[in-house]
Amino acid sequence: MILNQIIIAVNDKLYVKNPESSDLGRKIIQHSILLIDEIGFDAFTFKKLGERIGSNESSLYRYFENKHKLLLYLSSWYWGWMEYRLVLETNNIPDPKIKLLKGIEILTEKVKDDSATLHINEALLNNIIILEFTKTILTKEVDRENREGFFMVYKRVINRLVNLILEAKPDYPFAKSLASSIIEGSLHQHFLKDHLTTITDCNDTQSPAIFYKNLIEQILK
Amino acid sequence: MILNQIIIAVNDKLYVKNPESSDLGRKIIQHSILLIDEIGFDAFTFKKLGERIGSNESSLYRYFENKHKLLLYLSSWYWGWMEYRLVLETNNIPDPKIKLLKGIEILTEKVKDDSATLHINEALLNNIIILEFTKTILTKEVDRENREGFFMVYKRVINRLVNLILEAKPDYPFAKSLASSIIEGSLHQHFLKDHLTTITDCNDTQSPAIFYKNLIEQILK
DNA sequence: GCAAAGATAATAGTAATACTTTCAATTGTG
DNA sequence: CACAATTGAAAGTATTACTATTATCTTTGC
Repeated sequence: MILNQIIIAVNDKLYVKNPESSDLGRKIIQHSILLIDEIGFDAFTFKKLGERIGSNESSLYRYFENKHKLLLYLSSWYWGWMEYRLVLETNNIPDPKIKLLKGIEILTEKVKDDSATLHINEALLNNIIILEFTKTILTKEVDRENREGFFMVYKRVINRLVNLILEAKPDYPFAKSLASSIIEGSLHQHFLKDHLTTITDCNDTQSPAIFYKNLIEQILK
Repeated sequence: MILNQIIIAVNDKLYVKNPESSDLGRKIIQHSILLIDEIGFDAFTFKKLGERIGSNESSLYRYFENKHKLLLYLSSWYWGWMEYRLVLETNNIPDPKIKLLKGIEILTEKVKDDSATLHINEALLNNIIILEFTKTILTKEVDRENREGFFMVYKRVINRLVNLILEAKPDYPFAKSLASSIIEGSLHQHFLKDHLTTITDCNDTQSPAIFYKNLIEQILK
């Protein structure tokens, strides 16, 4: 066992009051994941979440300005957690090729719940990220929000993958595009395997991780 | 010159009344592209569009049930037009490798306005597709809408690319995932090069098409 | 040339959303 | 125990995404 309690730091501009600082805050995080996974982010409202946790709509606004910021918070937490796992599990691998393949596996494989975080169900959070994360970037406000640092953790994860690629193949000229393609693309392949099965080779036995590891092997040749 | 007027057929479940059948309908298409590009799809409403074209909100509802269906219509039109160009420009190439590279170029290169369609500005429509298309798929309604055939043209384009890949490399085991990755990924790279420049190698001189053509060359080896 | 049909416009109305505000009740802390 | 901070309840607002009704305008068929 590594740690029995993880704390992931999130950009403090994303919340009004830190949800990790109180019971109600942690309840908001825990049940927002359950509720968004259940009904989708579009149908999700603070009113419904309030009813679910026996709390008032106006109290939730004391933690998050709006539901968009809450989603950005959950996303930042998710990528922070992925970064933590990526660093931890690739740290002591000396061979750059094996290290890169391990990194790809962590970043593209289906996520399982992590018992070290009591109020966060990572498997459900992963479902939310697959369906909603790309939408948080594809907005007219992306430049302003990027300047405020809302996507910093995500970009840091991608740049860690860039470094793994360059360690394994220093002369590869498209490391950034490849890294961002793999990370965004794997979310997309996970979605396709559940909903648009005719345009993917991925399924229950053949995961996106296998496709991307094969792709990397071709490129390393 | 190939044709001086193109008509792209779109699934008739996407509209209440065919917008190609009247002046007002064509105006809706033309100005919805301009307005969505300008203010984004979220801020776009039928009321604003009505004001812009000097028409009443309620009249627009006679053509499209809601703005989501209008976006699906524009998307279907776009992919229909891409398919038309793909088929036309790869048709007479005998060498499968050159044919595949040409196909990739058409599907991933920046789009220019096509003078054969008077009321549709393809360059602006391409901007809308980059920002909004993935969101039309990433919904809780995707299975029902897929069953209704709303994504048929898109899936057909991907399967045409699958065939080009398999003609060039018949034993490649991930043709579908690669094709869907390239098409979705190139939209994503176009977005990154304009907004999150630190996680892409693409820019004004190095287009996504160059990255993807290089990737395919690696895979064909 | 006119009547009927069809298309479009004007106006009003509704339910839901995404908040904000105010004030009261409860809880925690020095 | 008092004071501050937190939470809850209720009401209010502007906007959105429509629907419904009725009026007007434009075709087209005869």
